[in-house]
This record gives sequence, structure tokens and C-alpha cells, in this order.
Amino acid sequence: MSKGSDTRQSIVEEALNQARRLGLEGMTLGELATSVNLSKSGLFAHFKSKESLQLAVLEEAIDRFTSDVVAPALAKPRGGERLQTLFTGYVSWIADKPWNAGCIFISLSAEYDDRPGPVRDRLVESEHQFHDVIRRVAQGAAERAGVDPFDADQFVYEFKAIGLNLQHVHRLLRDPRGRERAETAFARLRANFGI
Amino acid sequence: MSKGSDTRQSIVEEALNQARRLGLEGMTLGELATSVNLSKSGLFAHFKSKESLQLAVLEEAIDRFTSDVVAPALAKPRGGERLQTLFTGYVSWIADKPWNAGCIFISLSAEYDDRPGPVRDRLVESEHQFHDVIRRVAQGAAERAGVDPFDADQFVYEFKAIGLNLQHVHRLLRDPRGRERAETAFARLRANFGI
DNA sequence: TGTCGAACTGACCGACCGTGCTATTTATTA
DNA sequence: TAATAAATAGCACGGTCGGTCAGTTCGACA
Repeated sequence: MSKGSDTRQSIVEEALNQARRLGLEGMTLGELATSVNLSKSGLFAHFKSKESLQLAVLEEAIDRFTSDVVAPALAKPRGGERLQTLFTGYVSWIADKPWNAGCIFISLSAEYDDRPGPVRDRLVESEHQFHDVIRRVAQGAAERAGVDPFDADQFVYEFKAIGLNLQHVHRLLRDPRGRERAETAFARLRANFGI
Repeated sequence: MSKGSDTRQSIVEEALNQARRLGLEGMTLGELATSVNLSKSGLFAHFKSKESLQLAVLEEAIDRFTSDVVAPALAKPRGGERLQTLFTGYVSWIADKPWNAGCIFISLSAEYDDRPGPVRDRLVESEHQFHDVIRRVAQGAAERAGVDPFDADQFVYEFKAIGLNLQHVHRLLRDPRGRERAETAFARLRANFGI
């Protein structure tokens, strides 16, 4: 339980990089094998199919997102600070990470919105989980601030919207001002909802 | 200048449908030829390369967007009504069109944000053009309403953000409430900017 | 150190990819 | 209608795809 799982881990990490550029479908086993200095069949032996590799990559991305974005926010006390930390972490996930070069979940959303299957199912599930996190953190901030009623779902929608366009502006248009636009938008969003 | 261009047009239309589902890269000439009842080489003869077909598809999408979304807005008088028409048309383009099933520009943004080449270049150009349209329409509404100063670029950012998340919610999560969330968000955006 | 299973290789499969080339059918026009 | 041009089909190419399998190398452990 050492050499094998080490290799497997390095495959998944490199696959994550390639998937961010080419998508999980566009990524090929041959190119991936070359990148990790393995024969195609040697690589393939670790996963019984391309699909199971795709699922492993998605799982890896979810783990990273949880520890890089969600966990630091939940480590803060309930309220506005936790909410702000969650947003800042999300922005940083999208625009900062050099190894990341954009949010892979957004890329995969476009790639799989019309491709039924286990990858899409897991992606949808993870999106719902993230929505739940945003909703709960925002709800906590609203309670702390005494805001009632509070339309948590609407808040979640606009929170995500700001992030999605940050990816768009940052990655496609290469506009460096995206980040401050996102932060300005979020500040007004918070003010609007009183949290 | 009749039979040939008819065929070419039907190829481009079918290619647009397939590109929305599979992307412009994932779309294949063989499958496309079958769909339009043509041999692969018969189809290929209309375009000297796959790339020129991709560009033709993109151009077709731009034309449709211009006539379906931009033109109806510009037909309205300057001000809030024109702005609202632009947004409503954009929402409808994303969520309504049955033949459309989502905004292809958003899909292509994810597909080409890391694929340099003429397709990406044309896509970026068209995005900038749309941004200019939003900016000018919003600026007109601001002037009409006597709003000064008006941060037009920030407004454009948030306008687009609402649309992007509508596509996300509508296509990946299949949440039918996306549309009303988008409209709620836009109403508050207008109120915030006083236009 | 010898053994045994895990890790890995290399050759290969059928399918399909984009792309040419040539022949044949079909549409236009003189 | 005959001549000419355009549109389309057939076929083959080099290459790559995901995937299989028999055999070789290598690492852990008795």
C-alpha cells in the first residue's frame, strides 16, 4: 500500500491539471501517461476505465476545494466574518492559485451539462453541497445580524453569480480587474441583504 | 449560388446544435454528416477544414444573438426600457429557446479559455462587443435618470454575472426557479445603480 | 536470500478521427 | 439539349483513441 498508491496519486494530480485545460473528456490517457512517465497500459492498470479516472479526478478536486475554501471559512466564528472568508476563499480559488488556473467545477459544468452519467451526477451533487454551505453560512450571518426574513436561496444565487463571472472575466477575457469587481459586487450584495 | 449555399446553411445549423451539446471540439464531422444526410467528404468539401466550420458556426451564433437579443433592445427608446429589454432578451436567450438549450457562448468560453487560436480570438471579440452593448445601453439609462457618476463597467460585470449563473442553474442543476432569481437580482441591481 | 504478488511494459485491437484524391452525379447555363 | 461547372460520393491515408493481454521487472516480506 505504498508504491502503487503513490503512483496513483501522482496520476490523479497530473490528470487534474490536464482536465482543467482540456476537460475530463478531452484529456487523453496517452498524453497523461507520457506526463507521468508511465506506459499507457501501466497507467490504465490503476483505473479500470477512463470514467473511473475521471471520477477520481473529480473527487480530488472536491477534496481540495473543501480544504482550501470551505474549511478555512468554517474555522471562523459564525457571522459576517465567516461569510466574508468563504467568499474571499472562493475568489482566491478561482483567480489566485497558480496550479489551479481557474475553477474546474465551472469548466466541468459547461462540459457535462448535457452529458448524462456518473461524472455529471457527482458534479451536480458537489454543487448542491457547496450551495448548502453558502446557504448555511449566510443564514448564520443573517441570524447574527437580526435579519428576518432572509431569502437565503436568492443570496446563494447572487454569491455564485459573482464567482462565475469572475472565472469568465479572468480566464477568457484575461481582465485583471475582475477580482476587484467581484469584491465590489459582493460588498454591495452584503449591504443589500444587511449581513 | 443556390443549392450549395442551402446545404452549407443546413450544415451550419445542425453543427450549431451539436456544438451546444458536445462543444466545437467534441463535435465530429462524421456524426455531423450523418445528421444532415451527407457523406463525410461531401460535407467536408464545403469547408476546407474543421476549424473553418467551427468559425462558421460561431459566426452563425453571433448573428442569431444579434438579431434575437441585441436588435430588439436597440429598437426600444433609450433608457430603462431599452435596458430591461436587453436583459429580458438575454435571459430568454439562455433559458427559453427550445432549439437553443442554453447560451453557446458560455459553453464555448469554458471550452476555449485555454485553447489559443482563431476560434478563441473571435469568441473574445464577440464577448467584448456584447460588453460594449451592455455598457452603452446602461450608460444611456444612467444619463436619462440623471445618475452621475455611473460605474458602467461594474454594472456590466454584474449584468453578465446574473446571466452566467442562470445558465449554470438552468442547465446543470435543472432548477426551474433560476429565471425568477435572475429577474429578482436584476431588479435590485437596477435599484442599486438608480437606473 | 528466495519467493510471490503487485506494478509495469510493449505489442496489439477495432473504431473513429480529420483530411485528401478521384470519380460520379446533379444543377446551371449557353 | 448539350456543355460546363458545382456538388457529392467512395475510398484510402496516417494518426490517435480507449482498452486488452501476455509477459517482464521490481519491491516487500518470510
